[in-house]
Amino acid sequence: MDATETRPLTPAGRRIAAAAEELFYERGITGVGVDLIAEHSGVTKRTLYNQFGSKDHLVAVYLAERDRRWRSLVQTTVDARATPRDAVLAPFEALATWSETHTRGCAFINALAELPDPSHPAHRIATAQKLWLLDLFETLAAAANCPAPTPLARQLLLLHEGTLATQPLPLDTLTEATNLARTLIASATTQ
Amino acid sequence: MDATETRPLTPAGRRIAAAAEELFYERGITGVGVDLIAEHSGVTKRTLYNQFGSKDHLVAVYLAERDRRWRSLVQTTVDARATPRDAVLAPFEALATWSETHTRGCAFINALAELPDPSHPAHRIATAQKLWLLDLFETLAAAANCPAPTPLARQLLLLHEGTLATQPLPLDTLTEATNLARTLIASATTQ
DNA sequence: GGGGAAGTTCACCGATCAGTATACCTGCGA
DNA sequence: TCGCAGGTATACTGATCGGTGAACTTCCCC
Repeated sequence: MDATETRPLTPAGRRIAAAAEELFYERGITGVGVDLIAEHSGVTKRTLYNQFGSKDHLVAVYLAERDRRWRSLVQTTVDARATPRDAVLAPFEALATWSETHTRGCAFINALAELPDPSHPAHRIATAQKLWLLDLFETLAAAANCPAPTPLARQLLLLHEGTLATQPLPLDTLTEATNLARTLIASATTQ
Repeated sequence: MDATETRPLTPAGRRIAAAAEELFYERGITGVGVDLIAEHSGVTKRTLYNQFGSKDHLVAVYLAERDRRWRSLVQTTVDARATPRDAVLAPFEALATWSETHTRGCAFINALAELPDPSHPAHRIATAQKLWLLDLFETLAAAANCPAPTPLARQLLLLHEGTLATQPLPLDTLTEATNLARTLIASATTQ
């Protein structure tokens, strides 16, 4: 049913997925053909289709894998914080780490820009990713004794997505966002 | 020198530009071929190339025209505000109007996602558009007697871009962003 | 030693891509 | 009346697109 859970992948399948992840992110999904992915992973196009069936499925796998990695990084960062209040800010610290190696913005926003068809699996994955982060913010805020976690979570998500969207600009928006997030968290969790 | 100022356009040229604007925004730039644009504007492909020379140039015209319209709407909204402090919030009200008819996110962010080549004219136009808004926020903040207009402007830009980026989500992020923006403006322009 | 899964090789499909060539038509202003 | 700009019609290029068919090898496990 779910097109993204038919693993485990074969060795060739893993190389294909790795090449697809880099190429799709760096050059855009519609800008990268299956022939290029096959070539970059040292594999025949036939093997690619034996493993993934279609380009759309490969795109779904690319986004799902990226989602998995991002959530893992965030969760690790959250778990490393000493106090609940520090934990609310953790996703912004994770974003700092993430942005060092991912400078082409948010892969999910980019995917939605390229694939207008709402029935494409990319839409479901991208929406789920954002809502997961929103929910995490809310949970963390509640754990930090914030009396109104919902609006705070939405504000933090806005800052988070705004940071990613302004990445191409010659401004250090991440620092600005983190500072403002800290202030918002502090004033929303008065105790 | 500038590929976007060789107007005025002929009647056919205007129809082409109008069709390109709608199709590029709704279906993505790489997802729309020149044949489709020619067909939608009731024009021959030859005429399209006589008027615009290349698809890349047509893309640049599309973005430049969109930029022009957005700035015009924002400026009109700003001018209609009674007090300088209200004026700082005006771009968010303009965004509310704009979003009624443009539901596929920010055309400039989308264009950057689809066109990874930094030398493509789209990058210059998109960057200029964001920096223009940042500068406008700063100018408006200064006019509202904000002692530190630069950080406030960056915060407002973050909220603005975050709103656009979260547009596909089933949340009313615009209201949240506007409320927070109002609070930030109020507390940054104490007098 | 037999069988099946993984992968290769290579040729092929129809469609679409951006862009061009050539010849023709039409209306308007000098 | 001439010329020219704007536009049409149609056909074409070479490249690339996503995807398939069929036969072959290689290796591991029963």
